[in-house]
Amino acid sequence: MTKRKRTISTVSQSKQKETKENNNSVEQELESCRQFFLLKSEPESRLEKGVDVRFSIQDLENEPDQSATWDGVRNYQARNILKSMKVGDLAFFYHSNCKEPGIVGVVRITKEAFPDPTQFDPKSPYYDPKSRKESPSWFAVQVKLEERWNKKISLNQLKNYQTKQLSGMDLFKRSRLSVQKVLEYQRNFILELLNNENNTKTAFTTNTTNYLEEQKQE
DNA sequence: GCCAACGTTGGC
DNA sequence: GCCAACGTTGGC
Repeated sequence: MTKRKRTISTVSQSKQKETKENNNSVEQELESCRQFFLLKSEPESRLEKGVDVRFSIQDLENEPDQSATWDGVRNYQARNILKSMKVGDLAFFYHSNCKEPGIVGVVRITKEAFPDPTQFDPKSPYYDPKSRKESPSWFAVQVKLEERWNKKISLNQLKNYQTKQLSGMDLFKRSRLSVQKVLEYQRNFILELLNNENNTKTAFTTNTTNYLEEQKQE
């Protein structure tokens, strides 16, 4: 991914060329992430069948290649949304069941749905004895850390827009769903919130927000 | 730790 | 296919 900031003014021919290249890279970037999701994970240690199910964004960052299998999804709606994910799609990383729930970063889907190995592992808290290898019940995707934000966007903060800019968001409407689809207007608004209110500038969101701002001007 | 909301199970 | 009972999620 190109993380260069886009230039706005065009003076010389070469500058113009550079701008065009930057435009292309951002457009390609947005083209390659047609869908946006929200993935919930618990950042605080909690035992389930004797196993700690904690997985924070820090834990993801600590993984080799900052990459992990998103397993343990045991809800049919959530599973179906997982199965709709494509390589290159992005998702908000949401911390749930903790002191201050909220979005703490962005991950990228690097491998599309494959049978979740934990369903066949009797030692896993997600073991499902009913599931057959020939016809697996549950699926996982591979995710890679895209951005860890300096500041989280808390659920409390998001709730301020529950009936306005973020109306219809599954986070409020279907609060128990651990894998959610995020619509384009919701994604755009949340990224604007990140840049404006939290004053957090990171490569991905800066690119996206610049793109959005220029889109508005056009 | 409580409990509302909501998903799942299973008898009929 | 209905729905009561039960289990789980996750904010507070």
